[in-house]
Amino acid sequence: MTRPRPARAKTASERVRQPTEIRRRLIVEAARTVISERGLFATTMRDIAQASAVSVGTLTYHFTGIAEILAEVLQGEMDYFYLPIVEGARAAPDATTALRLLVDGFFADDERTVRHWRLWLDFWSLSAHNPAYAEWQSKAYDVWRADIGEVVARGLESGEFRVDDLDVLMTEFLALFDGLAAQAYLPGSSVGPLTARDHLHGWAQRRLHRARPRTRRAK
Amino acid sequence: MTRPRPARAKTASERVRQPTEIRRRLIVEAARTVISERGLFATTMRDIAQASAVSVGTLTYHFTGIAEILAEVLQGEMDYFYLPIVEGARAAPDATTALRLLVDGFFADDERTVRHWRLWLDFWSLSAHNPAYAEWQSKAYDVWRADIGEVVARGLESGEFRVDDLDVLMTEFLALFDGLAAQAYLPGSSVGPLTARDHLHGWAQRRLHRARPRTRRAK
Amino acid sequence: MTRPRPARAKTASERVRQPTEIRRRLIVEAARTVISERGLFATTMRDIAQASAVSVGTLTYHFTGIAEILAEVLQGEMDYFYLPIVEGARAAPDATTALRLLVDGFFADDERTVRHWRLWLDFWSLSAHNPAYAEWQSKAYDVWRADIGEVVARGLESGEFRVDDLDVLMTEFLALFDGLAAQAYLPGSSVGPLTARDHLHGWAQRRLHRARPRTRRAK
Amino acid sequence: MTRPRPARAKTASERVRQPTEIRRRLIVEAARTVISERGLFATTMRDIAQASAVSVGTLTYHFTGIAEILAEVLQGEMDYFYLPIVEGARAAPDATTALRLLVDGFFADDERTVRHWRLWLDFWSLSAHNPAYAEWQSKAYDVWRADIGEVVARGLESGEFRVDDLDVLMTEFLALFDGLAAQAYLPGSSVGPLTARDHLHGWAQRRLHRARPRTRRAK
DNA sequence: TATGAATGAGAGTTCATTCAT
DNA sequence: AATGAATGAACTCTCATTCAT
Repeated sequence: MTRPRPARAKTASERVRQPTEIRRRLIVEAARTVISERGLFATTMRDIAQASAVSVGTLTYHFTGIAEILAEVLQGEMDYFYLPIVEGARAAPDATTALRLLVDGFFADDERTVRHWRLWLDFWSLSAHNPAYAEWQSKAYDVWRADIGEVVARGLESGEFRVDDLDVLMTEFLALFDGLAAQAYLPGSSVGPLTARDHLHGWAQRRLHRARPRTRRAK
Repeated sequence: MTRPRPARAKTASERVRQPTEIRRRLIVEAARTVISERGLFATTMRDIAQASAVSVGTLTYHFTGIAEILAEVLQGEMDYFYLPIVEGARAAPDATTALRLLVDGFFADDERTVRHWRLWLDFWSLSAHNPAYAEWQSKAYDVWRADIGEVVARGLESGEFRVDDLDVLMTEFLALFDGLAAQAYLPGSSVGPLTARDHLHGWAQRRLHRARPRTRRAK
Repeated sequence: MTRPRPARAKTASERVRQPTEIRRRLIVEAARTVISERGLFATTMRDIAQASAVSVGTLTYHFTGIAEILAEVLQGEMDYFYLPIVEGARAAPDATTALRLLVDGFFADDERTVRHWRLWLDFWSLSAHNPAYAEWQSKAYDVWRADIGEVVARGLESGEFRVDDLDVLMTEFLALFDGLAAQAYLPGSSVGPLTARDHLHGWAQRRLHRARPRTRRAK
Repeated sequence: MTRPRPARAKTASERVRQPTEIRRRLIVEAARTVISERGLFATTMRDIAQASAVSVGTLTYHFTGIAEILAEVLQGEMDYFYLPIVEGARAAPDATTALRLLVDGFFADDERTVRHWRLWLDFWSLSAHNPAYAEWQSKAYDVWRADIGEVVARGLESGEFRVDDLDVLMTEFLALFDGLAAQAYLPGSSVGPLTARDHLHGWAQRRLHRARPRTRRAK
């Protein structure tokens, strides 16, 4: 009764023929939105087709199947969400700023960031039971660890940071990051993105920065 | 009323009859196993039936539907996995031991614990898009936070622990906990349960215990 | 969610063991009620069991299957609804009264009569596609025709009635009877049982009674 | 999104592709046939699929569900069976002919008419327990009553008919109509369509036509 | 006599995918 | 490039029936 009938009306602007690359990107974009809303496991081809304003057949014309769309969504998440933040950090004048940009970028409280984390949470669930995705995610984490490592190394070099045990610190940071994200972006949580951000800044202050405010004052 | 139904083909002589309560528990147990393996969203009634060694009809005889089985699995996770650990901690002679038991309990590297975390990860994904489960999970987190709080309070009272900002510390601990779990129990991870455990113990040493590491004091 | 769980509470009075005949009658009675409410094709064994306050197993202990329950319900309709009315008519002092009793009996506006006709309507539907029930119903109609015929014959003998073509009259009466019942007992109808009754009385006046009011007055 | 779906096994080269409107009509047509044979309550999606020579998936592709198919069957009964007869009557030169066409149309003894009445009988049963269908049927009866009324009015105007009490007459005619249909189209009946037709013509002669039977006047 | 655990076929419905147009 | 008709396997859930107790 609620399902739209096959022969649905479509505006002229929607009916435009697009080069494959454009159409693919439009579909992936729509898929990301609908997935983050409905959930990865509740999203169907029909949903994506409707959100993309194309037919289901068009989906399977441009993609080999639903798996490929998902892969593109994930890759797009790296290209259009993750990378810009990391590159912003890389362009920062110093490691302190770089780290701040990283934290603030991933813990923004706009819709795009909420979508990112919801998708990422679903992706954890997928990886937990699907080796192919687990491997992909493993690689993504290696990149993430390397990118963070780069910032820390820069801070050590410049003397902004000091670290006892780099490995311990990295693991702790990554864990804190994910754990806070889970708390901040799951619905009904008591901890919001801004609080999470503050926590991470506080943590960095205590664990990374050379001049530790408290110890100084204590002197 | 009128549609004829086929007669039973197979005699159920070798099939053991169980009282509802027993059968329900057996089914839930089997469901937990199959869910943790295949994933919550990929698990079907047929899967659960097969794992329980009963027919699909038996499933819907004892449960109102797949949703109730899932609910029981979740509740069972609280009753049979979560609670024993927390109660073990409660029975500990001191807060230091209690905290250690908590960490070691949740970061064991046996099959049961792996299952617990895989299920929990799926549950995050479910909650992210389903308000009813989000609320359930929210309550579970309140309980968890209260139980942790109890241990910390005990340590403060006994003088074992000292804390600057309790709220900050709690959020940090919870985040670290979840984040490490995600890292430790997702397949293909570089961080294992034992490493995660060490991290948490180290964290507690630095952030909770009165006697700060010697190296620092020595400065 | 709404379906009652197997282990439902039951009052002590309900748990009484009954001789087969008593139990069968109780079940058939309950079945008739639930069928007339829910409809023959929507009524399940569970429904009947619940209405009878016994288990489903008890149903199949006392009856060979759902078909037998239905057969008993139909037979019961003849024995406890149809027959009393017809016998009441037979005991009437004259044919005019007998006919009136027949009409008033079948077109009462109490709950029992509504149930009778709803059941009968379902039964038509069943007969239309099921030869076994068609035959049963065919026999029931023969009885009905004979019983009506008896009343008419009595009126002819006593001089109360006069008839041109008995066969035509009988068919017309039976058709009118069923057609009015369909109109009167189907929900949302404009014609109620009392109106139907009046129609039949009026029809009898015109078509059966010797002394026709109009013609007389016209004289 | 993640559950893999099997690939199509059979190439559909020999299967004719039809526009939705055509396919819908074909399915509804097939559904009507199978329903009238098997009965409304015994007809399944698989039955309809087989009768339509399409897959079950095709059914739910073109319709929202079995309820919509049923609704279309009913509507089609109005459009393709009821309306042509009524419009034929409307086009008749006089009311006498119009009435005759109505009676002969609804009491034909071809397969199509048998189907119509079997369906209608099932529909009574459905309406008796389902408010939505009861309302639909109620409206259908209003239309039917109005259409009959039109013919009678025409006869009164032209002087072909004369009527004492129009309301009584209408109810009687409708009841006779339905009652005779039940008798004529239920299997194993002693009254066939042709006899039913004669009855109605006789009834009209007695109750409607100006010129009353000679025999009576002769008295 | 009565129960209720267990069954399995079949119900309506969903869905990723195929393919002729 | 894009469509949408068509598929069939698999989904959850229903149900009359069997049978050990």
